[in-house]
Amino acid sequence: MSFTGEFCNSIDQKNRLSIPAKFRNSLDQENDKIFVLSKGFDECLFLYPLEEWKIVEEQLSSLSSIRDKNRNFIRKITRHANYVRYDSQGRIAIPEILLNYANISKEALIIGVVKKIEIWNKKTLLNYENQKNFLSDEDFEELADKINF
Amino acid sequence: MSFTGEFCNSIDQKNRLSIPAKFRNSLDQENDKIFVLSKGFDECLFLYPLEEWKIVEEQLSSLSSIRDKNRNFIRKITRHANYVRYDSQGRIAIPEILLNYANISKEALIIGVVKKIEIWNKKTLLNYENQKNFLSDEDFEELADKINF
DNA sequence: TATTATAATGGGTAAGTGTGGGGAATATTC
DNA sequence: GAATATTCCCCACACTTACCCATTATAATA
Repeated sequence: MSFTGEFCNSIDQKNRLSIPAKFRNSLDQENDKIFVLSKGFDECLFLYPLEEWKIVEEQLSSLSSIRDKNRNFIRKITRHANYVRYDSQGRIAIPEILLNYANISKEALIIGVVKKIEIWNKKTLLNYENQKNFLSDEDFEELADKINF
Repeated sequence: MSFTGEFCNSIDQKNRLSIPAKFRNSLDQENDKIFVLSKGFDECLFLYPLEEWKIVEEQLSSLSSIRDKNRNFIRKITRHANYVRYDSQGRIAIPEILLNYANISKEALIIGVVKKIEIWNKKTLLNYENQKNFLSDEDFEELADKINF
């Protein structure tokens, strides 16, 4: 189970978004058509397969709640996590708060990033990429060197 | 499993490209006729055997998503990676975005580079090779020293 | 040269995908 | 309680894609 590629689908009047068939098909049956949708670390949304989310939860629960930092971190991640099951047409409904967070209204860019899926406003991502500190050529080469392309 | 040699095949009206039989035959059965097609580091396309791409994915997923750099790097690589299975005639369909990226329209130069395959516009490659900084004699000798010819 | 096999190309058709919207069931508000 | 909104399931349509059959081109052999 892994996600790659990008798709540009529309949000309809009911705030529904089609999950690309390729992504749905690469979701294992144990997930029971369920994804977990939450705020991303950037100005985007994360969509985890249920099984993958469970791993995140486990890791979170291994952090000690004694520390302020940990409590705040855990809360920040989990409070916006929504279980969503896609309908017979392969669509999920996205809560308005999350659409606003990612500045998505009519169209959404859906990007597979191996273990999970990111949902972006096209322009927002473009702006990110044009920022000065976005991953310089040196950074890119440094990371690329670590990997056998 | 390794790829060598070059072929020049045509792109048809449905954006399909025949994978040379020689390359298809040297693809191990475990790949299930599947390649992964993505943007190359130059103005060309990379075509990985599925098994080879999985290694890349594994390395990518070992990078923590907490770091900005890693997220940007992973996204940059995976968003253009498409799983493509060749049909009973040995053809793959190439998404229009990728054809545009590599400036390919009617004909494509298909080159085996050991672990993967590169797909070029003939003229584009020629221009690369004529550039001043295309691999100087010093560069060549430095690299040649590393290899047992 | 004729014959056969393999490879590359062209195109028709049925199935799959994304999108819009209706309406029943459920929840929410007054 | 009624009135209103929300959620879920279903059907319908346009469009794209994958699959299949046919033809042409290239190479190999007798």
